[in-house]
Amino acid sequence: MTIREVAERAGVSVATVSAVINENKYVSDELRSRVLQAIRDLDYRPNRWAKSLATGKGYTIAYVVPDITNPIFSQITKGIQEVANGQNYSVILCSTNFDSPTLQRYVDWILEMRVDGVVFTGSHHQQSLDEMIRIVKAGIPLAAAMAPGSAEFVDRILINDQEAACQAVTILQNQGCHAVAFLGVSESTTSLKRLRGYQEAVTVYSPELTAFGADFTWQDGYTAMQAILSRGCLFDGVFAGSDLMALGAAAALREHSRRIPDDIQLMGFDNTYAHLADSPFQSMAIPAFDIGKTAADVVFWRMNDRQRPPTTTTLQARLVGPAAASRKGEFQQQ
Amino acid sequence: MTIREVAERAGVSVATVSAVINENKYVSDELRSRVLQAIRDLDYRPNRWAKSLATGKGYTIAYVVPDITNPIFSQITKGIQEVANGQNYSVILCSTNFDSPTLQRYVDWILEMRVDGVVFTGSHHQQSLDEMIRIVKAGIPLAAAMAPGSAEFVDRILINDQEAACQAVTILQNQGCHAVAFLGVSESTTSLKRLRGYQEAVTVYSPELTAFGADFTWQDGYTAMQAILSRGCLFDGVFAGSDLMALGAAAALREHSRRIPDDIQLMGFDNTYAHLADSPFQSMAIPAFDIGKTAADVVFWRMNDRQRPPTTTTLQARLVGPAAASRKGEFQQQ
DNA sequence: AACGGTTAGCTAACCGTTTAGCTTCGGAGG
DNA sequence: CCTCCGAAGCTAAACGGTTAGCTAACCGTT
Repeated sequence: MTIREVAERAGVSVATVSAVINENKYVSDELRSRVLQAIRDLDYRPNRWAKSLATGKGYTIAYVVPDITNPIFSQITKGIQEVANGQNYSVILCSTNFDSPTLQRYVDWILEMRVDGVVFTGSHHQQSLDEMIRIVKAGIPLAAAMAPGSAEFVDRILINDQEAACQAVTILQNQGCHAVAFLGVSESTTSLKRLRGYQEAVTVYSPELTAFGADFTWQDGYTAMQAILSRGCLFDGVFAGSDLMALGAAAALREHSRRIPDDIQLMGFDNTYAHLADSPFQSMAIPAFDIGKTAADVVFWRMNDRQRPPTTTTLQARLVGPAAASRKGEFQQQ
Repeated sequence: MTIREVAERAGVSVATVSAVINENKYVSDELRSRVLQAIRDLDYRPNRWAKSLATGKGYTIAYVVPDITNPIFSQITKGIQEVANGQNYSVILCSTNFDSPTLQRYVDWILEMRVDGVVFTGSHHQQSLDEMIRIVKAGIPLAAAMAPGSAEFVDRILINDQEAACQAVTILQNQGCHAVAFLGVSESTTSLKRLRGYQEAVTVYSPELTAFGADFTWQDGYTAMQAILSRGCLFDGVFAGSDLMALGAAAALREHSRRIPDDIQLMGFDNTYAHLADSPFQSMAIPAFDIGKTAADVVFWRMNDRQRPPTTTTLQARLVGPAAASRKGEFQQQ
């Protein structure tokens, strides 16, 4: 069970056993094999807590996420896991459910548990930023993925929201759209960037073709679309802030007997649901898995070099069309 | 930083500080407040590793899951987190991506990390069972949620698949359906149970109204539905193995100009996507969050009583109709 | 033969808690 | 006044690793 028993059985000292396990010092082949044999005989596994206590490393990184149920975030999780596991680290999950006290409790934990690093995906609230600062101040490497952190003091992983939005609208225009509507979310910096991209793409910007909800939900998309429809202005394309909003918008359009894609071209964002709609629409896919991988990479970099100035990595969203979209649902059950 | 510094500053012994922190022994109000003040002054946080080493408890449970991306599983995760956090435990995530070597590596870890408990949601492969056995044999409390573990040696949390399927079909019949088709998955014990429930509900069982895919995906639903349609038999209701399959089926039906719900009543399972469809359909909702909560509860029970015979808890799936289904998408982004 | 350098391996201190068991003190009962 | 008891607090030994620093053996020089 303990390293001492292994040492005894192999007839060596604990230091030698430790050296064999960690492969860091010269041990003669003779002793090494005796030690390995003893380890096998006893089915010995080093005690992680003792090791952590002695070395000061916990081999653990935390992932702070508003809602693990969101497909984007759960894909990010996978990316983080992939690189963390590759380094023999485990990932502990902190899903805050957009709840401030919960977030605060998690950060307390993170500080107490002496986690080695943190990947942080936050909402656009101020509090997220404050909590990130607490973590950084405690000297724990942190990567902010798709998080507000406009700051220069944390490593960030972003996507090219503005550019991607511009591309999306341009694509719609190339497909023949003359007037593209924009469905966004007020108070979201992400949505704001996309609005800028939209404005960049349209030659004249008419505010009555834009509407904003409180969040990226079906309901918000539905309501925003209704709002634009009720204004009676003409449009033949819609760029929605998320696929869920696009689905909501589609429902509103259907109620007004506008057909997709015949009457209206629809473009979503994040490519989570686009291919599941009755009339599949286009969507800008967020490289969520890569975001997770990159964020974890960044955390490990910083673990090895705490001095390096903060970096910002920007990943590209890319178009997924109804044709390109795989119809093989990715979800399995049982 | 350490308990000794706190003790020194408060002018007491380390044992007293420990007693104050853990509230387990009598300490006079006088000393208690001095200690608490010192803790606040120094922003002291006990070292988890040292604590774990001394107590033999890690305050950690692991969640083994085939695919965190699956909405059902990510909701289970939330349930686990809720109760684990309530007990001051953290959850470490092990998403295996249906990959055997990955699963094996995770189990090795779990054994090495001396996790206090495990919630296991597995696929229907034999290997899942083997790995569960390894964990149980190591004496680690384990709850199998929606996992095959037909065994009597692990605590299980299941849903009433057969009964729920029977109910679902009966509901369709009560809504006027005379012939209900069944879309299942071959080699899935879950699907098999539902088939039994289906057979229980229909008075005469005609195999040509059933079709099976390889998994619970959109594509499988689509293909299975096509198969039944191509047989030319009459039906006015469809019971699908998952909401994704139902969406696939809906697409197939649409291609054959069958309208939902006018011509065909559609019933899904798991209630993950039902409310997002163009023609929302009914679905049997799996109480995923409660499954997670219950599984975690069971793990904690067993941590406190290793002798108790294994239990099986069965939770009920319940109908969610298009009317009842909330149109407020639950997913948010950024 | 004496010496220094190198190397394999060992001893023991340390990481920061918990906790059994001991001391001290004050008050109640005889 | 003495005894006994319980409460409050302390001391020191674990828990199971890592690792600095020491020892002993071996080998090539001079």
